[in-house]
Amino acid sequence: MSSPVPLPRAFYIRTPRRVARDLLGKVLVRQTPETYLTGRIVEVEAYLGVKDAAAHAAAGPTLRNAVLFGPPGHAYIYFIYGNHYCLNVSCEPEGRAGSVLFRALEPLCGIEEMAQSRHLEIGSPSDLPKLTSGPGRLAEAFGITRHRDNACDLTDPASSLWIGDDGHPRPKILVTPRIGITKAADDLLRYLIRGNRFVSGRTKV
DNA sequence: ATATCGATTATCT
DNA sequence: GATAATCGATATG
Repeated sequence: MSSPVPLPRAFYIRTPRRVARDLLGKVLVRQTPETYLTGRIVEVEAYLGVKDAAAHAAAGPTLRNAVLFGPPGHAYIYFIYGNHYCLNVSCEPEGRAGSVLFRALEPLCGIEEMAQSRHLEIGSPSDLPKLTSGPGRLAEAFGITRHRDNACDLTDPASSLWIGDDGHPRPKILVTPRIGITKAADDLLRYLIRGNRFVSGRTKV
């Protein structure tokens, strides 16, 4: 396993479906002078922009969702249910609002610090998924907030949050309906690594 | 094992 | 004033 290399802007100038599929197996990095956290991306969802009833962009641009309409490769972070932050990356050329939601990571570096951020004690390996399995959980584990990280450039390793490729082999992928939405709930837009134990939600199929 | 429910607030109608 | 791309706790089989 080598150290991650940032994914270029061009990676994100594609449809959310393609970006979502290709993000599986890549690495999310939180890097500051004090901190180095990494996690493998094991579950994501594609949101298709204004034509997607389930997307935050569906009603057109607002102050909240402005990043979705901006240049690709940037972090769109929203606050939900009075409790949780969730991370997206903007896709497609500027002006189109497609994005990919990060739903689960496999913790790699900085597990102890993630546990602190999550206010959890890790007693056994079976506790690890509680760190980063779920969009709100992974955001908390990585200290992601709207105030701190919204509109951050995820292609720039000088950002404290970025996405890289560490040469991990291309995973086997499973596609299912998205989770937690009421509109357009049947579309197959959730992508996950088959058999990965850090994937969120139920393990049906 | 699955089901239901309360928490808590930014954002939009 | 209603809603929400969630989580964790509680209840029940």
